[in-house]
Amino acid sequence: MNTATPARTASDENLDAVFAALGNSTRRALVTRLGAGDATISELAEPFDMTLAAVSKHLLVLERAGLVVRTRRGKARHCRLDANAFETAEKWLGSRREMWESTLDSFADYVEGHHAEEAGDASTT
Amino acid sequence: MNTATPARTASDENLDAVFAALGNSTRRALVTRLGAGDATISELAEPFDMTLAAVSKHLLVLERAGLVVRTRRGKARHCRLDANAFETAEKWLGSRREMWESTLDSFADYVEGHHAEEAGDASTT
DNA sequence: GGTTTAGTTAACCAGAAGGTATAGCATGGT
DNA sequence: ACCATGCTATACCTTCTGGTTAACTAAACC
Repeated sequence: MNTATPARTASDENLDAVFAALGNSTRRALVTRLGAGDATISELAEPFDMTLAAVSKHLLVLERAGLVVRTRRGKARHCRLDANAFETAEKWLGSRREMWESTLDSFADYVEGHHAEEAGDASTT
Repeated sequence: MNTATPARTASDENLDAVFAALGNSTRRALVTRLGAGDATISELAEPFDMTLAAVSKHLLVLERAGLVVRTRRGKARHCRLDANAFETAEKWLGSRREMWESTLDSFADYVEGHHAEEAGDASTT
């Protein structure tokens, strides 16, 4: 009966990457740091108690999630934040919240007993 | 000199849990489903091509992240979304974006040399 | 040309994540 | 009392993560 499994879309995979990337405090710290301005890998690695290679891998994860762009600049490598991926995540969260709130609203309407003439009762959305 | 590693706070751990929980499309689908209204584990598991135990574990992850509340209701178990954890995530994203945009603005100010009274500039499309 | 600097790549490791199957434990229905 | 229902727990397997070290590449500098 259930060979369903809602079909992973491309945007699903992107959300996977974005949220998973942010699900690590080292990477969030890197993002925070980059929010204050671009930096090289060494600069980014400096405050952390781990090897440069480890930080480099974290940056790779962020890059694959579309959160960070790395560009070559001489022998150094320049890292910059990319806002698009953040928007993807924020949009997802926002739309869930909207959905959730509208459900709560329609429930409140139902409980209170008046007819919610705007938009019907949305319970089948 | 870097025994630093910015000190993981409690809210760090919570963000870890929240973002990591959302970094999985099955769990996001569960969240989406719950956004439309409360449900039991079986109801939630039905559209997925995996065992009930697997879905139960996913719900445990969501619960530990504070995204979902499970309460016993007879022999069934009632699942409901909890908005607080979402707010945590949204706030984090929002504050990063603010920080980032203000950095961009000051950079733009620096580059343009005049005070950018419109703030238009469209680079953040 | 040789060496330092900046970073990546590869091999490896321990532990966590995501799944399975199966057994167990309440609760509800008859 | 019994059995079905609706989960949870345990054991197990495989793959992914997060980290290490060590070797490598590429640009900069003397």
